[in-house]
Amino acid sequence: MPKRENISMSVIRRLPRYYRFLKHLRSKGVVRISSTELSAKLGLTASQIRQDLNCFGGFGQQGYGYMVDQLCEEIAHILGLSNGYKTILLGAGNLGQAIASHMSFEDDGFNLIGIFDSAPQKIGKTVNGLTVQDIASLEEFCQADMPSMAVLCVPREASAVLVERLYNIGVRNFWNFSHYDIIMKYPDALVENVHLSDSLMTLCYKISNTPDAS
Amino acid sequence: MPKRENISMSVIRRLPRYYRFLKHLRSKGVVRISSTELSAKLGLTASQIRQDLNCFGGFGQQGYGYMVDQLCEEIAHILGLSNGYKTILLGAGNLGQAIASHMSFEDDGFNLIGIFDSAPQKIGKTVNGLTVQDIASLEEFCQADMPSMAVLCVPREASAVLVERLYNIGVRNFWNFSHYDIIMKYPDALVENVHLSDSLMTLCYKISNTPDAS
DNA sequence: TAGATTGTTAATCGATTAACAATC
DNA sequence: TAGATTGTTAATCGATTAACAATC
Repeated sequence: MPKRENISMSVIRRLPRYYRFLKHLRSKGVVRISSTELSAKLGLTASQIRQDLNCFGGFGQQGYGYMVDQLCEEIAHILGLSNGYKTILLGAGNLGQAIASHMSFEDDGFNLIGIFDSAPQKIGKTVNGLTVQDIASLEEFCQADMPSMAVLCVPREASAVLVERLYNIGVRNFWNFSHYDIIMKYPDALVENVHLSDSLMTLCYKISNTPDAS
Repeated sequence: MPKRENISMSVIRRLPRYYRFLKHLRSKGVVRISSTELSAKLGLTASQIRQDLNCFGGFGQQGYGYMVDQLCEEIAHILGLSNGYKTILLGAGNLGQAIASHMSFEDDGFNLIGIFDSAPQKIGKTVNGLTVQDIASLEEFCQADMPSMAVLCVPREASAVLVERLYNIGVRNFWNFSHYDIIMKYPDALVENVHLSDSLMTLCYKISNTPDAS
């Protein structure tokens, strides 16, 4: 790979947004777009978009702009969206089921191969084409078909135990919906946290601290 | 309220994390904590924590630290968590149901009073104690019991239409799980976006671009 | 070629960290 | 009082924006 060193997370977190919007443009048949047009549609500065893209290479053409389809593919490649990392999901509750179906639609670089739960009434149930397995068979399953990522849709306490088991098996990558702090325990893990209640509290702050809000 | 002007979102987004951790400490019976201890447990600098808190007032005591319970209450107050904003949820699919049950547990400043969907097989179903209503009765419901926040758990296209209806009714605050860009259309709305696929793609990047990752 | 728009460097802005005086 | 830790100012660091030369 060419440049790509010390890219900041601020930049990385904008890439999926670019990608989604470019896919949208492509689906509408748009072939070409300039950084200025993009910036207007996304509410960013043209400068920032060019700066961001140039962390990874010169994908545009002076005097012309960017080819929508090409840029789309470039970003997909940067993000690694065709890697299809084997993934298991822990916790087949409401949220787990929602995430499982979400991961089946989207082409986000992961391939869900197993769902686990500890509740007898959940085990055996089919969720998006996968049979929910007993968490007791986690190690056995992973020996046969080693997943590289685990989605945590279980409560905090369950996460602590599960992450330890998963770490021992060799799983290092986590999409974490629980409030368990994986990084503090395993600094070498790669974790993406989704704290829905944090997001909700942030919204609460915005509403509570905006003059005209009801 | 005392200071509180131009507080950056960087600061605000850390508050829920502080709050969660302080609640956790309190539940374990911890009475007092210093910024240094907190920083170690959260993986931040003590300086940043003190700086953050002092945006809102001096909640600590020199030579002593912070009272866990008091600080907890202060942050809850800053976030407005006791406001119980009346909330409706649009879209009773997997995700909508997960979020509905999530909002019932947590005391995050909102009070879910209605769930709506357009699919006949969903209407009439009970989700977390609320009966799923026909989206056709949205305006009628809101006239009687005006909600201040709406949770969007519907696809992008449905969101475009729904947000317009909600905006016309007077709803200005949105917790948005769809990919519809509310702010671009209604700049005066207060929106908190949760883009699960963006989060997943970010994780994909981290895994794909870390030397030893599998 | 002339016009447009990129790629890239320099300037600005904001956020984080360090330092220390205030004070419990 | 002495020790500890805050509140707050100053220094540093990083991210965003502006500007413009390169070039299609």
